Amino acid sequence: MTHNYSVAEENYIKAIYHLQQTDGNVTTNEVAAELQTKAASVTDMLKKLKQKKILNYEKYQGFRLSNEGKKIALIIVRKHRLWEYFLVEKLQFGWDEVHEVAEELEHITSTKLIDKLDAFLGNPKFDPHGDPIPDVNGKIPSQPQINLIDLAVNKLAQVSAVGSQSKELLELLKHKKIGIGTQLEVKKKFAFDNSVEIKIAGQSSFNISQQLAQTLFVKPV
Amino acid sequence: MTHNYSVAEENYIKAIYHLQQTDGNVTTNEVAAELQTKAASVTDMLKKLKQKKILNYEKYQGFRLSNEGKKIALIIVRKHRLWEYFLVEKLQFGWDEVHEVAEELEHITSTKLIDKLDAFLGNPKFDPHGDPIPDVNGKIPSQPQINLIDLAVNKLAQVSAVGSQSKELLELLKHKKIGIGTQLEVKKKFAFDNSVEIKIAGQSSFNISQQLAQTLFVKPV
DNA sequence: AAAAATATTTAGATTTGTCTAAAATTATTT
DNA sequence: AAATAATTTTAGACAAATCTAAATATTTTT
Repeated sequence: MTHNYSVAEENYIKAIYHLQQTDGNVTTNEVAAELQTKAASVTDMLKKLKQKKILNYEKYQGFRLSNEGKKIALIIVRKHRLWEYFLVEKLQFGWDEVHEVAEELEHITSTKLIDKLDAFLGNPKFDPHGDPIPDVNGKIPSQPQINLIDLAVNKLAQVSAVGSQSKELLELLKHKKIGIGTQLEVKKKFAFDNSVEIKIAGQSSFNISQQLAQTLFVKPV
Repeated sequence: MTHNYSVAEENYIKAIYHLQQTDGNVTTNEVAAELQTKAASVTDMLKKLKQKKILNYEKYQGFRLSNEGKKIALIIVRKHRLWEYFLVEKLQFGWDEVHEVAEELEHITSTKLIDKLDAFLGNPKFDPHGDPIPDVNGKIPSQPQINLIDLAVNKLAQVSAVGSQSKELLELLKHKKIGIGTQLEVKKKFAFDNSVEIKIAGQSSFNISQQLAQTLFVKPV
């Protein structure tokens, strides 16, 4: 057995991992918001994780995962994304409905299971949302992708990742018929509200908001 | 969501289901032994399950599952056996190493997941141990199998199920090269100790104990 | 640099599932 | 049918994970 943490602990580790990817230092309130719990509960768990050497944490100071913590986080992320891949590619789930199920499956402990699943799936490098899948050693394949808002005008590119898995975002993308792999180009950028006009082959151009453009990642093709 | 019971509750429901298959009424001590816990803990849980109308239970009297309880048990058994089938047929696990993993997977809640998994696997009727897999409605396919100890002499038959999944049994079966699907016939029965001599094609005959013969189920071929 | 606002931690409770030790009930012997 | 043994339940405690309300720190505003 690689490690032995409770589901609650694993959820905290994963949440902190994701938050520190963008933020640098993570705060109690951020974690509380992410896990839909109260700040007091977070403090309790932080103490426990600190004691287990998962965290570098000083009262009131903010915190980050230790190297050990990062290792554990990567194992959980690996499981989550492999299960998402399985659900979409083998069980025909829609890519926008796999997140909750994978949240449960990622806590199954067997290492043998996840490595055999990886092999069965053909060692995929990216999950259905375009996010990279860490390998057995926790190494993350690099992804030469840029933010849609930074894509040059008239350069054809392919959607490779989405910045969030919120219901709201996935609903919007479904409506606009944008998914991982969708090819598009930026036709115009509007300085007023930073919205961009995009064109998908076979459809007429339409505008998307700055918020949406910043949540989409693309790879030039 | 079909139901909403904790992992602990589900484990009790499943244990009671299996015990009442043979026993009729189930006792506190039996459940404690099955779940490797203490009788006092069982009593506590029985009260809770009674209150939730999962059990017909009167103090000191023994108990059985209500119809509702049986329904839930069948859902859990269905999940367990479908996952075992998946692990063996798709992920190439040995049939003697899937039990523990399936014990975890059976508690994943999504109904959609299990139904899609069922379809992906081709709606199998029996798991790798030869046990029947309940369908979506909880119906169990019937299995015209008999105990090896009751098999007539010189009748060719095929091993279709094992009566337990204990490590000890599986180790013995591996050593004797007996598995689900193995074809064999009984050559002689010894009244002294009720042992039986069996013959597997391509091997010389050997003796197996009454205990073992009673744990193996076969189908005439 | 105080005051006000915000963030974090502590203190004390609650729920779930477990335990030990003692009491109550049922079953088995003599 | 008493006495003894075994089983089951109760009573009280504990650990994990959460919560509310109050106290303490930090940050921001004036």
